[in-house]
Amino acid sequence: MKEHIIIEINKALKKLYESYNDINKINIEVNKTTDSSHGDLYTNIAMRLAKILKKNPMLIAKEIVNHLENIIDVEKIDIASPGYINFFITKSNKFQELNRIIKNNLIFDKVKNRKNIHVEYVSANPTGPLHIGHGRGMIVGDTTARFMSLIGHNVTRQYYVNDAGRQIDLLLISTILCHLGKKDHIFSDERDDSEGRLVTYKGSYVNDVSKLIKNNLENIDKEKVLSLLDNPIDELITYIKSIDSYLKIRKSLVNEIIENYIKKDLSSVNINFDSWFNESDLYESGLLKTVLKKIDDSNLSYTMDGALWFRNTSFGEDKDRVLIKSNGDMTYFATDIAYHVHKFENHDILINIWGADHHDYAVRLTNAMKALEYDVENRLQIHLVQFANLIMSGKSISMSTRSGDFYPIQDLVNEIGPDATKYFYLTKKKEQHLEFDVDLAIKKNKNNPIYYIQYAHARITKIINDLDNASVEKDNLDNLNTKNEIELIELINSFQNTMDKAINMIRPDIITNYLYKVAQTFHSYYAETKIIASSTKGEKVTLIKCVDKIIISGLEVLDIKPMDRM
RNA sequence: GCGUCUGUAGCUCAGUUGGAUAGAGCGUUAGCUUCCGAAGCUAAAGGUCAGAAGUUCGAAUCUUCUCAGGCGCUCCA
Repeated sequence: MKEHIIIEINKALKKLYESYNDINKINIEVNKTTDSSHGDLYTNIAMRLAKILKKNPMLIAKEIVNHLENIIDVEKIDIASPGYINFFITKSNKFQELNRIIKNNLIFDKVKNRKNIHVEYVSANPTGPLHIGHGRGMIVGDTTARFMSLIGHNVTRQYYVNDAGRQIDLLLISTILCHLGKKDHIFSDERDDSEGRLVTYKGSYVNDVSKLIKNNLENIDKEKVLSLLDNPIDELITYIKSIDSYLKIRKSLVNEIIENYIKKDLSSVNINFDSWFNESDLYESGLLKTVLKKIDDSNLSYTMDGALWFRNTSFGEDKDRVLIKSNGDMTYFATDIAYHVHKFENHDILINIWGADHHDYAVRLTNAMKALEYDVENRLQIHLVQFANLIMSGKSISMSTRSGDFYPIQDLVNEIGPDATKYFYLTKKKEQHLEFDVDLAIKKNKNNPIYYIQYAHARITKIINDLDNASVEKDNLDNLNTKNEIELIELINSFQNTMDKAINMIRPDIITNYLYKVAQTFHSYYAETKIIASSTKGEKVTLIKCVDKIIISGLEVLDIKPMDRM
């Protein structure tokens, strides 16, 4: 409809102002009005032309309207100060959309070029259960992957498992402490840093994990470990790494964490990864070595103080970064570069969903991949998701897997259910810092907006079930005239555009807000109208069936199950 | 200090590539059940869109500066 009007305006402009050169450059905009008394669509073209033509915009608007030919499905055109041209669309045009939605399944604009898209999200260190600090990235990432899939791409969802870094050694040490009954032991250098942070893991789950890998831990020399407890922690780590079965023990540890905690946490909100990629594979496959050699060959790195450095400053960054530490260990930066080489070689487009604390790192990695001559502009997207600030008992709390002081995602899901959990995280833009009051979410679950939407569906379902189909006369949609009916029809008309926009922009919040609005209008309608008792129930039922279809489809896109009963 | 995200009602957040009178939920206040589910509906109160300047027919939206907050600036993970 918009396109149609734009074409007609263009024709009129050509007739009227052909002599002005700049006319062709002007982009004609036709948009939805915010107030239905202004019609359905409007254009600001007259105001934009005012400067070029040096004329009063009201006059220009009149000239344009006078030169417009009859446009199909436009029943009235108004001019409003200071120069708006407003179009009123016929009802029959709006009914077409209603009929289309009710007859067809939801169809998204499929992309022309189907791509292999790799989406990496969560990728939390496998050192314990997932907590609500991870929740937002989980849900946003999974939704992003689903959106890409809906518009026709071939999507791989991958969890990158950091199973080879220092944090795994620290977790291993922590399980050994449990195994030896020294759970609360703190190493002499543990609180030396300015933050006074813990380095070992103190959560209660660590004890359970130590039991799971008990057989492996028993191969470790207890006396040796005990003798090292009073030394700096690195001496113990060095010893552990020297044990023959070190890699085997480490692997079993990571495996138990993933199988017993992470996978269960993810499945509680119905998230299933297509693939799990281990950081350690980068070492084993030799890819890491190959990539480092390529970096060296391209003169992108240099050695200083016994460490290997990447030339980040060549790309406008403030300092160079270490790839290989002087003790021979790889930094995350090094393994991440290799991991991304692997992704670039196997996929067309890479999407990373990262926490906002990685924003600097995103620049660093993007520059590195660019230096390796990958087309980062077109093939790499890094989406930064802002942190959710969590409030419990009126106090802001920090999530720390290490201290064991965290609120597991499982607990939240058990309290409010997977759908409310998803809805909460999706209802705000990912760039927005958000406050999550845990007490409120649990206590007020009946006031949760998701139930409001679900309730609309439940009410419609009840009506449809109660309805004696034989009594429904053939409908005449022209009978839908009340304020709420008209508003519902407007919402129905904007459904397809809303979905397309939300999916293309990866903005699930647009869908949650839209569905809320639909539910709100329906509830208002429901309260004022007794549908089954109405003499025009045929058209009313058609209308609410369409509304129901929209709610079901919208929720489906967000992977939320509609509830027929509540 | 540098970088980055954010600042809209008491609280949590929307606000369409710059458009017409600033929008919801929660909370507060006042109402609504002989009738499809009250997990609902109706209404009221509540705003210096952080502040200032600029751009123009027109700014919550764009530019610059200032203020406030989150995050990042390890041979950390």
